[in-house]
Amino acid sequence: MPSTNRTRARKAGPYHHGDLRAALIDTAVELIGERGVRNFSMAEASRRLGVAASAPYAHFADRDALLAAVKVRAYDLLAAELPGIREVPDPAGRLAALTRAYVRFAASSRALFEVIYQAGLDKARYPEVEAAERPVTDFFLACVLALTAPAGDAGGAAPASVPGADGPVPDGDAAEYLATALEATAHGHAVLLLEGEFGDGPQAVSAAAERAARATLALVAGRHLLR
Amino acid sequence: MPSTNRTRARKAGPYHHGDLRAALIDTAVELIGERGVRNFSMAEASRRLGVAASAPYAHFADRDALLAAVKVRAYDLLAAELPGIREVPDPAGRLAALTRAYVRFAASSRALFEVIYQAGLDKARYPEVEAAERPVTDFFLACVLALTAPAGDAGGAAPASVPGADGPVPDGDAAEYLATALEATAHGHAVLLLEGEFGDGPQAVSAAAERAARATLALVAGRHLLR
DNA sequence: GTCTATATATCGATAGAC
DNA sequence: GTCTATCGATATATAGAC
Repeated sequence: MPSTNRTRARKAGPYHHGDLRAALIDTAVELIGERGVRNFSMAEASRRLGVAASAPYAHFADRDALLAAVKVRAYDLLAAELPGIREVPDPAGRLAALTRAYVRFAASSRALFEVIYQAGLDKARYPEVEAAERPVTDFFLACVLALTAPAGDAGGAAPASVPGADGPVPDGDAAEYLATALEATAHGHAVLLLEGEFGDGPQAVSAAAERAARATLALVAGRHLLR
Repeated sequence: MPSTNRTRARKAGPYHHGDLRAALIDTAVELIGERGVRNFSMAEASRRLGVAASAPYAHFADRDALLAAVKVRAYDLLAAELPGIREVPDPAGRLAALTRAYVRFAASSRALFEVIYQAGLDKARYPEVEAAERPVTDFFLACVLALTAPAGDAGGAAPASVPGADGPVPDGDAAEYLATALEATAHGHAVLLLEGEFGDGPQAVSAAAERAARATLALVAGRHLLR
């Protein structure tokens, strides 16, 4: 049974892992999935990997630094869904697909989702996290803008509004209102799903994702009511 | 070295608080507001109240029991908003008002909001929490039902007529779809507000509450798109 | 890069005195 | 109802050996 003994059977010396840094991230995801971010500890991760409690500190300055690395992985995984979504022809459909992917991501990678929203990391301290987040938010905002400024002046600098209109820059505000509502709705569905309000199992995930997508379309359709 | 005698100068006996149980709940809310549920500890609450670390255990079996009491207070406070909302004439307006109140509650009682969603209490162990939650959910569901089944029995009080509601009744499904979308949207806006995505200060709270209310109306208007 | 050993904390919870 | 005293567990993080 060499499987229990990871890679050492020959030397009796100190244990050398191939890539402790990567292994720590994996194990962190595991542990967070089992007991939540709040109960995640460096000590337990070390135990599970069979290394000394001090070993992680050779790779991560502290607990938060490890969590930041996990968070980067989370955004990378979510961003991997974008290419497929990009191929949906209309902007509203892309937003619905993005919402669907977001809800499914929350379910399939619960630990990563939890790290994104509950790790409580200091933003200023981990710029790499923000960089990893950017592709997702950029894509999202592009979809919303494509909806709220659909005609020829998509790239237009100054949307010189008609004096009779109700606001100085109606398109920009409209985009922001819609974006906020969509973000809140997608996130809300994901949270409700994780709390079990849709039941359990893959069919609950599908139901939540589908309903979130529908709600997205409903908000897009009624976006004139937002402000 | 008994030099640090706190507030007792008259009696040399053991310190008696007027109502330690209530004081513990207050202090828990305070501490959670400052450092989050996850960092709340019985020990620190005792310290802040100037009582022995063991004193709380005369009133609460353990840490979770205290958190459960806090959670009950949270629902009670939220439920205190209901009478005012009840006076809004139309169901959609009531739902918008409820959403507004929910978002404002999250901001004004951040600690209580956090306990509701992040305490991780065992539901079966604290039935009093579920009892405290009921008035709010009942009112919410009644509003939704008044919308989706507006014909005959709109005026009648519909408290817990069909708690399960997963039956084959078509209107019941429509109500459930709408209820889920509304809940997700309200909660999503509250979370985004607490994360600072609306900025800071009372004007950020108002903006978030107003947008959430608008999104509610948009979803109500487009509820035929849900499923 | 990992180990051993350790300093330092903080916590939950209990027993028994008053 | 509160106190003193205490046990046992667990955590973060550092220093120095190999």
